[in-house]
Amino acid sequence: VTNRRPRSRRGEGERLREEILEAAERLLIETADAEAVSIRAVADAVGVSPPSIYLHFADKNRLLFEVCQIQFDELDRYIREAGTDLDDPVDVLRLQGRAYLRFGLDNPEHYRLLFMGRSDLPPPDGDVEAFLKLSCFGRVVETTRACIDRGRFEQDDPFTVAFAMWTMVHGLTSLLISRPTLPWPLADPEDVFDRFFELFLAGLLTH
Amino acid sequence: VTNRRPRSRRGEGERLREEILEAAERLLIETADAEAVSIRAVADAVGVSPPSIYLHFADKNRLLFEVCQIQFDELDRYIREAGTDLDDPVDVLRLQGRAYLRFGLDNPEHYRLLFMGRSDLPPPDGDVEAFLKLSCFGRVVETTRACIDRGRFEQDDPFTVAFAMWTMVHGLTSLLISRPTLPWPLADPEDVFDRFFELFLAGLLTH
DNA sequence: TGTACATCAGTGAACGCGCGTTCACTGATGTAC
DNA sequence: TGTACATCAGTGAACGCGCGTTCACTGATGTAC
Repeated sequence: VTNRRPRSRRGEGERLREEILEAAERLLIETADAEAVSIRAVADAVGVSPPSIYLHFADKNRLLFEVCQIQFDELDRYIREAGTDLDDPVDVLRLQGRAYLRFGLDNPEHYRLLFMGRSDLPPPDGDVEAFLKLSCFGRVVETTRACIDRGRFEQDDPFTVAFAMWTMVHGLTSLLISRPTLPWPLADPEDVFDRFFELFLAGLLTH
Repeated sequence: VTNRRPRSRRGEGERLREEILEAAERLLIETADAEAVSIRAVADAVGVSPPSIYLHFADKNRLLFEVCQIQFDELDRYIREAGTDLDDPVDVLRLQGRAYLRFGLDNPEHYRLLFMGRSDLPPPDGDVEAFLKLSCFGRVVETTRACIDRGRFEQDDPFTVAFAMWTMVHGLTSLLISRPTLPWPLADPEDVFDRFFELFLAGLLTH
């Protein structure tokens, strides 16, 4: 039991809710271990008793779910701000991919929670879909569509191409998180991404 | 406590070791949950008391590590048997990729343990590297080298190309395991792989 | 202005659970003499 | 052939731990009269 948190004033009970969410995120970052984010650990980090959590969240899953929502927003921010000043949509796509990778490496445990955990834990499948369709993944699809519309890509289905891109970047990100010491062909993860992205763009076959 | 296992005859103490490993693998498959593989659950599945595990394994990590070794062998078998009857190394590469994906979907929790878990749990990083270099990944590198040698690929570094391939297939496999209900562009995972593989071969840019 | 009271923002103690691991032991079985 | 004994293949009970969750409660604070 660390520092005791002073009780909120009347009418400000919702402040604890925010503090709980912040503490849960902080714990994920500091401990780098999703297992360490327990009701009791969060309560302790906030300076409050475990039952207090239940004043604001129905159960542990619900708490983790809301942490996920915040992290999806954060991921979206990374991608939204990538390549806004560039003209060529192919360059934008590259920077969006890099931004995705950077988000994962900056927040490995959050990334685990969002995309590598068991599907019966948060986030529920439906929400991953919704988030992907409506925000960050939607942006990648739009960038891909721009690549096609401007005649830079020889394909006709932006959704499938964007999905393939995502699969590749997710593979890279998740492997770097799970097995950081693999003998990667280049030392800097972003350089590895660039190299793979070039391969993906140019293809392998002789022309 | 389920069925009591009869005590081994003298000199046959090593049989329990095998039964423990088999039970641990079976538990991973049946429960589809690596968390469910506890010393006590394994002991119960074998029909033996928990301390008996320690007659054959130093601790829980050591047990899981040996399960990993067996699974790496199994993965290698999937890949070794893929495309042995085909001439074109590009086709072999495709079948090796499919085999990798099939292994993951056939054994999702084993796959999690091998490639998606925390790196301070088994398998230790060094072992993933060793296994990848010496067995299954080595085969993919060799196939890629054959593609280059026969003039099918325009690249010159089989290691990097194989790594990129692996990254893509791992991305697909791990996403299918973690988020099976995503709106994949095709219903059959192997069809998705084929589609992405074609994209990867042909590239995206206009020529 | 004073006071009874409802409400708000929590708390303390306990529930039952499963976990990894340790320790002293037991009882059957093969072997040496 | 008989028997003492070492060894083998385990067992039973317990350790301390952290977990999610529930329940009855408390004490400060604002408000109605």
